Amino acid sequence: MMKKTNDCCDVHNPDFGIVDQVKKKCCSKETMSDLAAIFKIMGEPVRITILHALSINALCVCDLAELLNMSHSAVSHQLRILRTARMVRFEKEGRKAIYSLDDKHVETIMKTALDHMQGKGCPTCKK
Amino acid sequence: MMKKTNDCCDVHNPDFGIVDQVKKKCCSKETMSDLAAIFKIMGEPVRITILHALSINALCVCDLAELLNMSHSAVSHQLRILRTARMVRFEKEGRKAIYSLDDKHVETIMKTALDHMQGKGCPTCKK
DNA sequence: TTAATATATGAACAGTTGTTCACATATTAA
DNA sequence: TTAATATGTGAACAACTGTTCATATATTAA
Repeated sequence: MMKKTNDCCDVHNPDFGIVDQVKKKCCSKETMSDLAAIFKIMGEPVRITILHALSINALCVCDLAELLNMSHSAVSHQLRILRTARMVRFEKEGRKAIYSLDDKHVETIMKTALDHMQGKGCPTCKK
Repeated sequence: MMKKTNDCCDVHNPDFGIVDQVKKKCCSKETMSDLAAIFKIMGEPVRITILHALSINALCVCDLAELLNMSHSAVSHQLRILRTARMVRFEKEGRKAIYSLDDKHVETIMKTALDHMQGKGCPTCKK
C-alpha cells in the first residue's frame, strides 16, 4: 500500500504550488490513519448494527446473536474487534457479559451520519 | 455473511423481551447497510486522505498522485469508487479532471470525527 | 497528422478480512 | 463433582479489495 512508482516513462507534471499549499493544510498521515481505522471498523454492516443496537440498549452476546441472526462465535469475534478499538466495553453479570458503548465519539459520528443520510432521524423506523 | 446457524446442540437462551424491544427501535437492515457503505469507503487511509485533501482544495488526478505519492492509476481507481458513491465529482478543464467534494454529508461526518478524535480540530497541523 | 499529456479501466495477483469449526475457559445449578 | 450455560479464541478457508500492469481514450500542441 502507498508504494512509490518510479516510472521514468510516465509523464508527471503536478502543480507543485497547489500541492504544497494543500500539503501544509493537510492533517498528518497518522491522523488520517486513525480516522480511517474508526471508519473501517464502522464500515461493516454487522459491526455498525451491533453499535446501533448497543446505543439503544446494553446487550449480552446471546441477545446480539439472536438480534443479528448470527452464531455466538461470529458475534464474539466482532465484539473483540470493537473492544480492542475501545468502542464497546462489557460488565460481567453472573455468566453473562453485558456489552455497551464505550466511545462517545463513535455514537456521535454514527448519529451524525444517520441524521445526514436522511434528514434528522431514520424514516425507516419512524424515530 | 449473516448465515443462520441451526446448531441443535448449541444452547441459545436470549432474553426475547429485550431483543424484541431493541429490534423495534433498530433502523432497518437497508439503513444499516447504507450507513456501513459510507463508512467502508471512508475506512481506507488513501480514500479518507483524498476526501480530506479535496475538502481543502479541488485537485486533479495528477496533483493527488503527487500529494499521496501514488500512481495515477491507483488514484484514478480510488476516485472512481468515490465517484460511484457520489462523494466526489469532477469538472473537465482542458485535459485535466478537477475533482472536488460532492457530498456535504461526508464532509460533515469527516469533520465531526476529526473534532471528536482530538477535541476541536487537528493538533497535528495546528488547525 | 503525430506526439505528448492526462485520465480511465479491465485483468490478474497479493494481501486482508469475516466466518466457520473446534475447542477452551468461566460461571452457575444440581 | 458433573452437567449446563455463556462467552472467548486460534486455525483454516473463502470471499473481498486495492494495487499493478497493460492498454485505451481524450485533449492539446506542434
